[in-house]
Amino acid sequence: MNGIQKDNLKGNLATGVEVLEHCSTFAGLGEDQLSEIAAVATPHYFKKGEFIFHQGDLPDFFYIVRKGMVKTFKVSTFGKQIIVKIASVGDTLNASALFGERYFVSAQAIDQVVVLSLRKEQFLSFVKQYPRIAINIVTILVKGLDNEYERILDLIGETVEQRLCNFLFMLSVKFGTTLSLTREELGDLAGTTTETTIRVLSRLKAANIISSSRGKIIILDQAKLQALTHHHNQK
Amino acid sequence: MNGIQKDNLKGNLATGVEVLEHCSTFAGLGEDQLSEIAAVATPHYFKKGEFIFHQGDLPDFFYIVRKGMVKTFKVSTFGKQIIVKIASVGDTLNASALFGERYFVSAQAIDQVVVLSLRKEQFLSFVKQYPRIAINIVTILVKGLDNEYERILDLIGETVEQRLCNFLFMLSVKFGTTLSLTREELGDLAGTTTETTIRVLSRLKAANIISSSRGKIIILDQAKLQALTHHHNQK
DNA sequence: CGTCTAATTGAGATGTGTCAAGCGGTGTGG
DNA sequence: CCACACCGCTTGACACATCTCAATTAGACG
Repeated sequence: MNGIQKDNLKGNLATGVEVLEHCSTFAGLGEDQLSEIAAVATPHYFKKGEFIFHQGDLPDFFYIVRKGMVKTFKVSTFGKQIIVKIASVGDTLNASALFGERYFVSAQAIDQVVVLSLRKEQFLSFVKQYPRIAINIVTILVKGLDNEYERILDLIGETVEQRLCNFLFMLSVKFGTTLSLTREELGDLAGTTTETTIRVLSRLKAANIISSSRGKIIILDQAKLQALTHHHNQK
Repeated sequence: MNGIQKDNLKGNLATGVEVLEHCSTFAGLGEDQLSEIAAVATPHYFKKGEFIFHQGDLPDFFYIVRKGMVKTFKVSTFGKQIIVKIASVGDTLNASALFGERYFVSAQAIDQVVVLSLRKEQFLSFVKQYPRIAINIVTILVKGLDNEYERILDLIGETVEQRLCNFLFMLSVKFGTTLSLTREELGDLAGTTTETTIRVLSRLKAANIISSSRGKIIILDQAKLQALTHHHNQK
């Protein structure tokens, strides 16, 4: 409790260099350059469920997650939605958006969240000053693109169960074996409905691979989960 | 006949400035900068079906389509494939790949194709020299990413018929009403099977919206096609 | 303690994929 | 120049994974 509150003090966040260090956007920059950036980064606080920005808004800020989890997602005109990314400490929410017209995703806090923000102009001036940042962003974008193609291939070639297992495993690698996600969110990641997600999770639970409670999924047997991952539908 | 052959002469291609002008990668560059680039761009010729590069290869060149159509596609480990893009004059095949480790798509000539190529190092030195190119690339990547998210939303939310109509309309806007595509290629674009594609096309043919022959689809009634496009499945 | 949201389970409908078979045009090699 | 082989196209029958709709239960939070 105490630790968390202390961690939230502005005094602590101002020295955000250690966050920026692990942020791929700023990879390759020196200590002094990072602290130059950290010096002008201001923290913003969000409660669970609050939006950091909305799809369609004009981009004003550049954001990095300082604490907590943020989901970025996109909704279609007829209600369906996909989660684009689950971001945690050091991830940027919208490096790319600053080069586009509008945000094409929304960002929402999954739990208590602190983000560091830079005004758009300020961020862009850093980019101009340190071209390395531009290169990093391109690299991130390229990886992201490839990622989405993989996702499309999964979407057309793998079963829902496969996809869910893939995402569960991937998430457990990134976030550990306790995942704070609702069934709906997991479904939105894998591109399926809440009901189908639940049915698959029930099967995994029956096989003692996971356990779960409200808003929480716990991976009990990561090895078995990995065995279910990827490419088992080749006949 | 004669015109085409004349067009293929090297003498003509060397002055590729008018191609580069319409290439978004080089948007905003001056006439002299373009001709500086054009001067070192060398043409390569490909017959229908030939590969320009393969998924997984190390990127050596930067390519721009000078003539003809090229499809870039990605195949999954279990045989499914998606067409990422149908590129035509002025489109780049792999601006992004030069910042990644490997090509993550393959590029194959759909008909007689001429591409302009720059050695990787040469292209990167231009990028360094003219940062505008880097910005253009980021912009292209961002649009591409957003595009893929839209595609995913379509994939999970729209019917195959919807998706095929969307793609047909989109293609007719870009390439005109005569499309040189096989059913298989169209299916790979929309993320469905050849058979299902054929069934949908048969329906469109019965409604006098399209006509078709081997390797060719002709849009007869673009207005009616547009009416079928997007968002008609809201109940 | 009541309300609201998440999770769960069931039953039913159906869009699409899969497999299989046949047709027709095109180009190539003898 | 003809014939054969190949490739793209087409159609049918069938299976089934997944979505949809609906009703119920359980947990959290004020």
